[in-house]
Amino acid sequence: MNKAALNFGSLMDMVGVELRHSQIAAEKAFVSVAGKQILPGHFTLLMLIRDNPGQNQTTLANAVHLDRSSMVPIIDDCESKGWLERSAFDGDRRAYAISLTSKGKRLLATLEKRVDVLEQRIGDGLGKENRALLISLLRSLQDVLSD
Amino acid sequence: MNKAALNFGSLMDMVGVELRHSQIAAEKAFVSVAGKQILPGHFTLLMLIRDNPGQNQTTLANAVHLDRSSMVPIIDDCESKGWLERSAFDGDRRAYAISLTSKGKRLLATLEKRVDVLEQRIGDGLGKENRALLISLLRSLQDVLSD
DNA sequence: TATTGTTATACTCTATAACTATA
DNA sequence: TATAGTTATAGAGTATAACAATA
Repeated sequence: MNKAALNFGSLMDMVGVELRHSQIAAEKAFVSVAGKQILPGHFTLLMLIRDNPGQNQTTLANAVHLDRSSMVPIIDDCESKGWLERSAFDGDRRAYAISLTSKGKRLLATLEKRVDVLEQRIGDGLGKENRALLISLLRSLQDVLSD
Repeated sequence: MNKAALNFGSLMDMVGVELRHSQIAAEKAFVSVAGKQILPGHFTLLMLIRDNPGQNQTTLANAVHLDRSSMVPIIDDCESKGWLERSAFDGDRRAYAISLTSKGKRLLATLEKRVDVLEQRIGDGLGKENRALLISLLRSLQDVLSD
Protein backbone atom coordinates (compact mmCIF):
# COMPACT_ATOMS: atom_id res chain seq x y z
CA MET A 1 0.00 0.00 0.00
CA ASN A 2 2.90 2.39 0.59
CA LYS A 3 0.78 4.24 3.16
CA ALA A 4 3.66 6.62 3.55
CA ALA A 5 1.74 9.35 5.43
CA LEU A 6 2.65 12.30 3.24
CA ASN A 7 3.59 15.64 4.66
CA PHE A 8 0.84 18.12 3.91
CA GLY A 9 2.40 20.82 6.07
CA SER A 10 2.78 23.72 3.66
CA LEU A 11 -0.52 22.96 2.00
CA MET A 12 -2.48 23.07 5.19
CA ASP A 13 -1.92 26.73 5.86
CA MET A 14 -3.54 27.99 2.68
CA VAL A 15 -7.15 28.98 2.38
CA GLY A 16 -7.15 28.23 -1.34
CA VAL A 17 -6.02 24.64 -0.87
CA GLU A 18 -8.47 23.84 1.90
CA LEU A 19 -11.20 25.44 -0.17
CA ARG A 20 -10.41 23.17 -3.09
CA HIS A 21 -10.36 20.03 -0.98
CA SER A 22 -13.52 21.01 0.87
CA GLN A 23 -15.30 21.60 -2.38
CA ILE A 24 -14.29 18.21 -3.75
CA ALA A 25 -15.59 16.59 -0.57
CA ALA A 26 -18.81 18.62 -0.69
CA GLU A 27 -19.50 17.69 -4.30
CA LYS A 28 -19.00 14.03 -3.53
CA ALA A 29 -21.36 14.33 -0.58
CA PHE A 30 -23.94 16.04 -2.77
CA VAL A 31 -23.76 13.29 -5.35
CA SER A 32 -24.12 10.69 -2.61
CA VAL A 33 -27.42 12.20 -1.43
CA ALA A 34 -28.78 13.52 -4.76
CA GLY A 35 -27.66 10.73 -7.05
CA LYS A 36 -26.53 11.26 -10.60
CA GLN A 37 -29.77 12.73 -11.88
CA ILE A 38 -28.60 16.28 -11.23
CA LEU A 39 -25.33 18.17 -10.87
CA PRO A 40 -24.56 20.45 -7.92
CA GLY A 41 -24.50 23.48 -10.20
CA HIS A 42 -27.85 22.61 -11.75
CA PHE A 43 -29.40 22.20 -8.32
CA THR A 44 -28.17 25.68 -7.41
CA LEU A 45 -29.63 27.04 -10.62
CA LEU A 46 -33.02 25.47 -9.98
CA MET A 47 -33.14 27.03 -6.52
CA LEU A 48 -32.22 30.38 -8.00
CA ILE A 49 -34.98 30.08 -10.60
CA ARG A 50 -37.55 29.04 -8.02
CA ASP A 51 -36.68 32.09 -5.92
CA ASN A 52 -36.55 34.34 -8.99
CA PRO A 53 -39.05 33.10 -11.56
CA GLY A 54 -39.33 34.89 -14.88
CA GLN A 55 -35.71 36.03 -15.23
CA ASN A 56 -33.98 35.71 -18.58
CA GLN A 57 -31.06 33.39 -19.31
CA THR A 58 -28.39 36.06 -19.32
CA THR A 59 -29.39 37.35 -15.88
CA LEU A 60 -29.31 33.80 -14.52
CA ALA A 61 -25.95 33.12 -16.18
CA ASN A 62 -24.42 36.19 -14.58
CA ALA A 63 -25.80 35.22 -11.19
CA VAL A 64 -24.00 31.89 -11.25
CA HIS A 65 -20.84 33.23 -12.91
CA LEU A 66 -21.30 31.58 -16.29
CA ASP A 67 -21.18 32.88 -19.83
CA ARG A 68 -24.66 33.17 -21.35
CA SER A 69 -23.64 30.69 -24.07
CA SER A 70 -22.80 28.13 -21.40
CA MET A 71 -26.27 28.57 -19.97
CA VAL A 72 -27.97 27.37 -23.16
CA PRO A 73 -27.19 23.62 -22.91
CA ILE A 74 -27.93 23.69 -19.17
CA ILE A 75 -31.36 25.22 -19.72
CA ASP A 76 -31.87 22.85 -22.66
CA ASP A 77 -31.08 19.88 -20.45
CA CYS A 78 -33.32 20.95 -17.58
CA GLU A 79 -36.10 21.78 -20.03
CA SER A 80 -35.82 18.40 -21.76
CA LYS A 81 -36.13 16.77 -18.34
CA GLY A 82 -39.28 18.76 -17.75
CA TRP A 83 -37.93 20.72 -14.80
CA LEU A 84 -38.28 24.22 -16.24
CA GLU A 85 -39.80 26.05 -19.15
CA ARG A 86 -39.05 28.96 -21.44
CA SER A 87 -41.96 31.40 -21.72
CA ALA A 88 -42.40 34.68 -23.54
CA PHE A 89 -40.61 37.50 -21.76
CA ASP A 90 -42.97 40.39 -21.27
CA GLY A 91 -41.75 43.39 -23.26
CA ASP A 92 -38.70 41.82 -24.95
CA ARG A 93 -39.23 39.29 -27.69
CA ARG A 94 -35.53 38.38 -27.81
CA ALA A 95 -35.59 36.88 -24.34
CA TYR A 96 -37.21 33.98 -22.53
CA ALA A 97 -38.67 34.09 -19.05
CA ILE A 98 -37.41 31.00 -17.21
CA SER A 99 -39.50 29.34 -14.55
CA LEU A 100 -39.84 25.95 -12.88
CA THR A 101 -42.53 23.51 -13.90
CA SER A 102 -44.44 21.75 -11.14
CA LYS A 103 -42.28 18.70 -11.84
CA GLY A 104 -39.20 20.86 -11.30
CA LYS A 105 -40.64 22.18 -8.05
CA ARG A 106 -41.34 18.68 -6.84
CA LEU A 107 -37.84 17.52 -7.68
CA LEU A 108 -36.35 20.53 -5.96
CA ALA A 109 -38.43 19.96 -2.84
CA THR A 110 -37.23 16.36 -2.67
CA LEU A 111 -33.62 17.28 -3.22
CA GLU A 112 -33.75 20.13 -0.76
CA LYS A 113 -34.87 17.77 1.99
CA ARG A 114 -31.90 15.52 1.32
CA VAL A 115 -29.48 18.41 1.13
CA ASP A 116 -30.95 19.72 4.38
CA VAL A 117 -30.03 16.43 6.00
CA LEU A 118 -26.51 16.90 4.69
CA GLU A 119 -26.35 20.47 5.97
CA GLN A 120 -27.65 19.26 9.29
CA ARG A 121 -24.93 16.63 9.43
CA ILE A 122 -22.49 19.47 8.89
CA GLY A 123 -24.20 21.40 11.67
CA ASP A 124 -23.96 18.40 13.98
CA GLY A 125 -20.33 17.83 13.12
CA LEU A 126 -19.12 21.40 13.44
CA GLY A 127 -21.68 22.73 15.87
CA LYS A 128 -24.52 24.90 14.65
CA GLU A 129 -22.79 28.16 15.48
CA ASN A 130 -19.67 27.03 13.70
CA ARG A 131 -21.62 26.10 10.61
CA ALA A 132 -23.13 29.59 10.55
CA LEU A 133 -19.71 31.04 11.22
CA LEU A 134 -18.24 29.08 8.32
CA ILE A 135 -20.88 30.39 5.93
CA SER A 136 -20.31 33.92 7.15
CA LEU A 137 -16.53 33.62 6.78
CA LEU A 138 -16.92 32.22 3.28
CA ARG A 139 -19.07 35.18 2.32
CA SER A 140 -16.56 37.62 3.76
CA LEU A 141 -13.84 35.79 1.85
CA GLN A 142 -15.72 36.34 -1.38
CA ASP A 143 -15.91 40.03 -0.58
CA VAL A 144 -12.20 40.24 0.12
CA LEU A 145 -11.30 38.33 -3.04
CA SER A 146 -13.58 40.32 -5.31
CA ASP A 147 -11.64 43.55 -4.84
CA MET B 1 -28.51 46.18 -17.65
CA ASN B 2 -31.60 44.70 -15.93
CA LYS B 3 -29.80 44.96 -12.59
CA ALA B 4 -32.77 43.25 -11.02
CA ALA B 5 -31.09 42.38 -7.70
CA LEU B 6 -31.88 38.69 -7.60
CA ASN B 7 -32.97 36.95 -4.46
CA PHE B 8 -30.19 34.66 -3.28
CA GLY B 9 -31.95 33.90 -0.01
CA SER B 10 -32.19 30.10 -0.09
CA LEU B 11 -28.76 29.76 -1.63
CA MET B 12 -27.05 31.76 1.04
CA ASP B 13 -27.73 29.31 3.83
CA MET B 14 -25.92 26.39 2.28
CA VAL B 15 -22.32 25.53 2.94
CA GLY B 16 -22.00 23.79 -0.41
CA VAL B 17 -23.09 26.84 -2.39
CA GLU B 18 -20.84 29.28 -0.56
CA LEU B 19 -18.00 26.81 -0.96
CA ARG B 20 -18.49 26.72 -4.71
CA HIS B 21 -18.63 30.48 -5.04
CA SER B 22 -15.65 30.97 -2.75
CA GLN B 23 -13.63 28.53 -4.75
CA ILE B 24 -14.45 30.26 -8.02
CA ALA B 25 -13.34 33.56 -6.46
CA ALA B 26 -10.18 31.99 -5.04
CA GLU B 27 -9.20 30.45 -8.37
CA LYS B 28 -9.63 33.77 -10.11
CA ALA B 29 -7.50 35.45 -7.45
CA PHE B 30 -4.82 32.79 -7.88
CA VAL B 31 -4.72 33.30 -11.63
CA SER B 32 -4.48 37.04 -11.11
CA VAL B 33 -1.33 36.69 -8.99
CA ALA B 34 0.24 33.61 -10.63
CA GLY B 35 -0.62 34.32 -14.25
CA LYS B 36 -1.51 31.64 -16.75
CA GLN B 37 1.77 29.76 -16.55
CA ILE B 38 0.42 27.37 -13.93
CA LEU B 39 -2.94 26.08 -12.72
CA PRO B 40 -3.99 26.15 -9.06
CA GLY B 41 -3.98 22.37 -8.90
CA HIS B 42 -0.51 22.12 -10.39
CA PHE B 43 0.80 24.61 -7.87
CA THR B 44 -0.60 22.47 -5.07
CA LEU B 45 1.03 19.42 -6.58
CA LEU B 46 4.43 21.10 -6.82
CA MET B 47 4.25 22.05 -3.16
CA LEU B 48 3.32 18.51 -2.26
CA ILE B 49 6.25 17.15 -4.25
CA ARG B 50 8.67 19.62 -2.71
CA ASP B 51 7.55 18.55 0.77
CA ASN B 52 7.56 14.86 -0.20
CA PRO B 53 10.27 14.26 -2.79
CA GLY B 54 10.72 10.78 -4.20
CA GLN B 55 7.10 9.62 -4.03
CA ASN B 56 5.63 7.75 -6.96
CA GLN B 57 2.86 9.05 -9.22
CA THR B 58 0.09 6.92 -7.77
CA THR B 59 0.78 8.08 -4.22
CA LEU B 60 0.75 11.70 -5.38
CA ALA B 61 -2.46 11.14 -7.36
CA ASN B 62 -4.22 9.73 -4.32
CA ALA B 63 -3.04 12.63 -2.19
CA VAL B 64 -4.70 15.17 -4.48
CA HIS B 65 -7.78 13.04 -5.17
CA LEU B 66 -7.03 12.20 -8.78
CA ASP B 67 -6.94 8.95 -10.71
CA ARG B 68 -3.40 7.83 -11.46
CA SER B 69 -4.12 8.05 -15.19
CA SER B 70 -5.05 11.71 -14.76
CA MET B 71 -1.71 12.32 -13.12
CA VAL B 72 0.24 11.27 -16.22
CA PRO B 73 -0.40 14.33 -18.44
CA ILE B 74 0.08 16.63 -15.43
CA ILE B 75 3.46 15.14 -14.63
CA ASP B 76 4.27 15.16 -18.36
CA ASP B 77 3.43 18.84 -18.57
CA CYS B 78 5.43 19.85 -15.49
CA GLU B 79 8.33 17.71 -16.68
CA SER B 80 8.31 19.25 -20.15
CA LYS B 81 8.43 22.66 -18.51
CA GLY B 82 11.45 21.53 -16.55
CA TRP B 83 9.81 21.85 -13.14
CA LEU B 84 10.14 18.24 -12.02
CA GLU B 85 11.80 15.00 -13.03
CA ARG B 86 11.12 11.29 -13.04
CA SER B 87 13.94 9.27 -11.51
CA ALA B 88 14.39 5.57 -10.84
CA PHE B 89 12.38 4.45 -7.85
CA ASP B 90 14.61 2.53 -5.50
CA GLY B 91 13.46 -1.09 -5.29
CA ASP B 92 10.61 -0.96 -7.84
CA ARG B 93 11.40 -0.66 -11.51
CA ARG B 94 7.74 -0.10 -12.43
CA ALA B 95 7.60 3.23 -10.61
CA TYR B 96 9.17 6.65 -10.89
CA ALA B 97 10.37 8.78 -8.01
CA ILE B 98 9.11 12.31 -8.60
CA SER B 99 11.06 15.33 -7.42
CA LEU B 100 11.38 19.00 -8.23
CA THR B 101 14.24 20.33 -10.34
CA SER B 102 16.01 23.45 -9.17
CA LYS B 103 14.03 25.33 -11.79
CA GLY B 104 10.86 23.94 -10.25
CA LYS B 105 11.98 24.99 -6.81
CA ARG B 106 12.73 28.51 -8.01
CA LEU B 107 9.34 28.80 -9.68
CA LEU B 108 7.63 27.52 -6.57
CA ALA B 109 9.49 29.97 -4.35
CA THR B 110 8.42 32.87 -6.57
CA LEU B 111 4.81 31.72 -6.70
CA GLU B 112 4.66 31.07 -2.99
CA LYS B 113 5.65 34.66 -2.27
CA ARG B 114 2.83 35.93 -4.43
CA VAL B 115 0.34 33.51 -2.94
CA ASP B 116 1.52 34.59 0.51
CA VAL B 117 0.58 38.14 -0.40
CA LEU B 118 -2.83 36.87 -1.37
CA GLU B 119 -3.22 34.90 1.85
CA GLN B 120 -2.12 37.97 3.77
CA ARG B 121 -4.77 40.02 2.01
CA ILE B 122 -7.26 37.43 3.19
CA GLY B 123 -5.83 37.71 6.69
CA ASP B 124 -6.15 41.50 6.57
CA GLY B 125 -9.70 41.32 5.27
CA LEU B 126 -11.02 38.70 7.67
CA GLY B 127 -8.68 39.25 10.58
CA LYS B 128 -5.82 36.86 11.21
CA GLU B 129 -7.71 34.83 13.78
CA ASN B 130 -10.66 34.50 11.46
CA ARG B 131 -8.44 33.33 8.62
CA ALA B 132 -7.02 30.61 10.88
CA LEU B 133 -10.54 29.82 12.04
CA LEU B 134 -11.73 29.48 8.45
CA ILE B 135 -8.95 27.04 7.64
CA SER B 136 -9.70 25.03 10.74
CA LEU B 137 -13.43 24.96 9.98
CA LEU B 138 -12.74 23.85 6.41
CA ARG B 139 -10.60 21.01 7.70
CA SER B 140 -13.29 19.94 10.15
CA LEU B 141 -15.80 20.11 7.33
CA GLN B 142 -13.69 17.69 5.29
CA ASP B 143 -13.65 15.33 8.26
CA VAL B 144 -17.41 15.51 8.64
CA LEU B 145 -18.02 14.97 4.95
CA SER B 146 -15.63 12.07 4.61
CA ASP B 147 -17.66 9.78 6.87
C1' DT C 1 -25.56 50.19 -32.30
C1' DA C 2 -26.42 47.04 -28.48
C1' DT C 3 -28.39 42.93 -26.55
C1' DT C 4 -30.65 37.97 -26.29
C1' DG C 5 -30.34 33.56 -27.37
C1' DT C 6 -28.01 30.48 -30.20
C1' DT C 7 -24.52 27.80 -32.79
C1' DA C 8 -19.99 26.13 -33.99
C1' DT C 9 -15.93 25.21 -32.17
C1' DA C 10 -12.22 24.19 -29.17
C1' DC C 11 -9.93 23.55 -24.94
C1' DT C 12 -9.30 21.86 -20.14
C1' DC C 13 -9.92 18.48 -16.79
C1' DT C 14 -11.25 14.20 -15.53
C1' DA C 15 -12.42 9.11 -15.42
C1' DT C 16 -12.71 4.19 -17.31
C1' DA C 17 -10.82 0.37 -19.45
C1' DA C 18 -7.25 -2.03 -21.44
C1' DC C 19 -2.29 -2.54 -22.28
C1' DT C 20 3.05 -3.33 -20.71
C1' DA C 21 6.37 -4.19 -17.65
C1' DT C 22 7.38 -5.34 -13.64
C1' DA C 23 6.34 -7.29 -8.74
C1' DT D 1 -2.28 -12.27 -9.50
C1' DA D 2 -1.50 -7.57 -8.38
C1' DT D 3 0.48 -3.05 -9.13
C1' DA D 4 2.82 1.30 -11.61
C1' DG D 5 2.67 3.81 -15.41
C1' DT D 6 0.69 4.50 -19.81
C1' DT D 7 -2.55 4.94 -23.72
C1' DA D 8 -6.91 5.48 -26.07
C1' DT D 9 -11.06 7.17 -25.54
C1' DA D 10 -15.01 9.59 -23.98
C1' DG D 11 -17.57 12.77 -21.39
C1' DA D 12 -18.31 16.85 -18.58
C1' DG D 13 -18.04 21.73 -18.33
C1' DT D 14 -16.53 25.85 -19.91
C1' DA D 15 -15.28 29.96 -23.01
C1' DT D 16 -14.81 32.68 -27.46
C1' DA D 17 -16.50 34.33 -31.69
C1' DA D 18 -19.96 35.00 -34.90
C1' DC D 19 -24.89 34.96 -36.27
C1' DA D 20 -30.14 36.16 -36.52
C1' DA D 21 -33.77 38.47 -34.36
C1' DT D 22 -35.03 42.18 -31.80
C1' DA D 23 -34.28 46.39 -29.06
